[in-house]
Amino acid sequence: MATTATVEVAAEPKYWHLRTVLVQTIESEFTAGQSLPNERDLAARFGVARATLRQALEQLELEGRLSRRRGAGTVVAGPRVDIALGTQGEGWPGIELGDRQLVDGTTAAVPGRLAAQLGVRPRAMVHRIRRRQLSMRQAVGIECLYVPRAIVPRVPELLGDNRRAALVLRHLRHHPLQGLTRSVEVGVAEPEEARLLERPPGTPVLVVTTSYTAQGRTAALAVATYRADTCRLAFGDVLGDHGDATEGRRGGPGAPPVPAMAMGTRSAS
Amino acid sequence: MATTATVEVAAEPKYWHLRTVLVQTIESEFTAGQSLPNERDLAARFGVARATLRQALEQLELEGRLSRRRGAGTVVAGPRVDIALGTQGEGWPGIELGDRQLVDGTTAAVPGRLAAQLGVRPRAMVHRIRRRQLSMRQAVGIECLYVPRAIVPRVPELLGDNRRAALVLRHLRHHPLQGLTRSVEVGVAEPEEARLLERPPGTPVLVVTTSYTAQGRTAALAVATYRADTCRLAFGDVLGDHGDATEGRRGGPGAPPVPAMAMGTRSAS
DNA sequence: TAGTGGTCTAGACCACGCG
DNA sequence: GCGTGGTCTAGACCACTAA
Repeated sequence: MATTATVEVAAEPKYWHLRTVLVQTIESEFTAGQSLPNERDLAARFGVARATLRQALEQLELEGRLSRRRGAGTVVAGPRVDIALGTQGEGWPGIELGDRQLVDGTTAAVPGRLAAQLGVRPRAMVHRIRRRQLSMRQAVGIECLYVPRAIVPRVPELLGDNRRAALVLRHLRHHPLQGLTRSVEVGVAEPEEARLLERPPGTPVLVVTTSYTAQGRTAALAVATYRADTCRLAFGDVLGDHGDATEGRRGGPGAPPVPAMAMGTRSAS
Repeated sequence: MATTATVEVAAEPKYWHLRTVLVQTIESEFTAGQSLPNERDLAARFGVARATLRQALEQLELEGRLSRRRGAGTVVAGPRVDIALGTQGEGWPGIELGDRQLVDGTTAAVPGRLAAQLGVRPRAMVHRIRRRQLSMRQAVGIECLYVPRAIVPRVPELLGDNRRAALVLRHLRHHPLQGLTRSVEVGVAEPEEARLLERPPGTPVLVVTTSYTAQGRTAALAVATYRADTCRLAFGDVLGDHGDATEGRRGGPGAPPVPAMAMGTRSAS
């Protein structure tokens, strides 16, 4: 009743318009790390239902512009974390690399869905090593390496996760790596993953599947899931037709060079 | 009051449980292309509000298991479309490749946000060539190539999109490609993109940014957005330490690995 | 025109974090 | 304990597709 006068070409959904306004506001009046007002206040301020406001916030979060935490609040996010994906297997042979941290190492039946990709029978035994990718004390990804027992036969049952993982990787190193195939797609985090990533179940993630080939067969399969809101996958220099290897960039394993921009994208100054 | 003696660790949200049930149902009783009951019926059947059901459906769609269209209905999706990303620039020098279709070719001021990445001044002029990636008559991605006029000076103003694009690409071919840098992240489709992809605004997309280097400077920048629900990015064989080059791309790339499964994804049978 | 998914509302309660 | 975001409900209307 209030507004019968305006014609409202509308066409654009309310949540999208809201998103646009919020983007402008964030970029002009906020800096990374700053807190936004709470959802109820924001909804009231813009004259929309909370659900509609949340639809806009969800998109901003998926874009990596906001970070929301239950109980805490909504803060403006910094630039995305670069996850360096190279051609050497991200140091798989060699756990504790850079900001990565071992989660566990087990041996169990292959998770059905991966049997074909690993080139093993449906219920074959495989070693599984999981590690966590950290950034600013925050888990941003879970990396999971599967190795068929046909490749690395067995490791003592009683060893701790750390020793088991190290052992499997050491054995794996004896297989000369021929090459790898890789795919990237979007998925949703299952409850356990979500817990490790400190996000609600169903959180969108980037799923990177890498298949390592040695001696003509699949020696290992890595399935890594990264928080879609906070991560960007960065691929190293790839050569063109016949260029010379300039190499260089993004080589350092410990701390990926993060190309200068540091805090360029957002942040006032 | 310890009234609950049971472990009760989970407290899984309803939408997630719903998702799980739906996944099982879909995998056991449906095949690609089949229609699901409408949302109101499904919600009633599972005894939840429609909004809750929709939350589950949204996730299934993001995973690529369902495909929803306004006015039509919800159908079980076939396997994801493999988007082959190689080291040759996806045939950029050479438009109409595979299932790709030219959208338009223009010359205008650089979109601000890309100036730095292109290595040009804020309002410098750049050529822009857009093409559409199709699959089963359906647009699944929009690929956009930016070329600074410092690299390809000018093309006649009056030419049609097709001629302009061809001209820019032919000029570009004279610059020997040294290498490329690439990143992948998640974003949301802006209204125009969304329209081209036949999706509502804000649809999640995979954003692939590729920077082409020639003679020590950025010769071109490609920004491609693919529907996150229907696409998987497939990277060609990448060599490890010292493997032999099996290569093979260019051969029969029209149909990447696509493991035999699923007859015609959709369309009656 | 009938039926579908897409948007939006105005509530309610819950689970978590922090002081 | 209080404030936050997360979940859920039961409606309503709109925009689109297809018969």
